[in-house]
Amino acid sequence: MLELAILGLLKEQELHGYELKKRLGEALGPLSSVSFGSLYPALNRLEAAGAVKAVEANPGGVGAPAVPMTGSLGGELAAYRARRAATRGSRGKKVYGITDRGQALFEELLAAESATDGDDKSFNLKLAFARYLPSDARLGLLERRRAQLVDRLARLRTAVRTGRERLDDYSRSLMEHSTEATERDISWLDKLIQNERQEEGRT
Amino acid sequence: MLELAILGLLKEQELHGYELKKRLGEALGPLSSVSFGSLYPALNRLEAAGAVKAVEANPGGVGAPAVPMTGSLGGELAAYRARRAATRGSRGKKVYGITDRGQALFEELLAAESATDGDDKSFNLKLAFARYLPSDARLGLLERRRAQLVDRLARLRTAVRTGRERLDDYSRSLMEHSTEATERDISWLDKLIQNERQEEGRT
DNA sequence: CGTCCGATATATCGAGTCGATACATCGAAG
DNA sequence: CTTCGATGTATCGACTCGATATATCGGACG
Repeated sequence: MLELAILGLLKEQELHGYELKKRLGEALGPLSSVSFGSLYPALNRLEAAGAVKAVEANPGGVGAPAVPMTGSLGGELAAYRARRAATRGSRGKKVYGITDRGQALFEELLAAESATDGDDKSFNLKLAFARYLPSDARLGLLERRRAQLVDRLARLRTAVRTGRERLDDYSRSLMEHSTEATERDISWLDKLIQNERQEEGRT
Repeated sequence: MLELAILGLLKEQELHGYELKKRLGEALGPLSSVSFGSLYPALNRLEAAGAVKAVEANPGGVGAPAVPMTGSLGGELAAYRARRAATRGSRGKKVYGITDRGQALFEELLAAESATDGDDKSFNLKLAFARYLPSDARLGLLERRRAQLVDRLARLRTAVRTGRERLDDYSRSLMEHSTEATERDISWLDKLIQNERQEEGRT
């Protein structure tokens, strides 16, 4: 679902890889950081699919600056530099923008009930872009999440009850803490769902 | 760190893959479930490293039962069945036990400060086996975790403060909820650390 | 002035995990 | 007797991760 995150950020602003990584760590919460080993391949996939494309970097001023370096470089290297210069700013930046296909893909990914839902990260990510969803789809997202947490809670309680003797103190404490955390998650979701219904009713 | 989980469970009881997966979902909390696509390769790695080995399945009674199926099968297939039968019970189960090398590997993995710490799953897993750690190592584990959460909390607060206007309602609510959850995690850890120090002082 | 260092920036690699899928056997329900 | 769901082992391709390589930029420091 990294594609969804990238497209969501590029919807708001053109960015290059490095900056994209920083935003992913901030805007989407420090929980979901991404490595370059995922990010760059993902950008290439999206570019190959025509969902994003490299835009002119370093657009204003400075025009065609500073190729000198050390006067002469080998022909090979110079040609390589020239090729890079076409879509890159002075610093070697590759700035990406979202295309119409990318917009469509974003909608699709956001609305889809992927197999990787149920994953905490996935839900948090989708919630961060929930403003792009129609109200009913948003409610569906919240309620699917709630159902997952209720299920998790049931399994946690079962595990605590079943293993009340076999579990050591550390595991038991962890389970109890997880149970409370899950209960709070559900309460929080209930609040969101309630808000959502009120908004809906008001329309 | 799946290896650690497997070895930890096999320490207590000999198990086969399918059962192992179920235990991982129960004993270690429903948060950390594992797929077969990870489990079986991991078992093969451990077996290749001599950390676990397949033990005699279906040990008592029934001796050499029920090969018939449908009277005759092709020589190829029969030979395959015979090979399997050596380390497998009637149902094709492959039961694994931990070796001395496995015990050593377990200690090593549990004590190591892996790069994949900081990951929530990793900590939960190690905590589940914390009873095998000496008291000081246990304290170190808890305090490293606490430091990570404090750091996460700081970044969460920064993100909320920085993006107070740019963040939409859903993201903001998620951040605030995450902040509270992290605060509770830290309080919980403080309780564990306090208990740990009391135990230590009592010895 | 140079030169060294840390932040910026892109990229690839191997290892590990995942969900999907295939295949086979067993027990029970119909 | 047959079908069906649970048990059970296994592999595949896609994806992510941490580590690492490479290069440029801006500023600190002598």
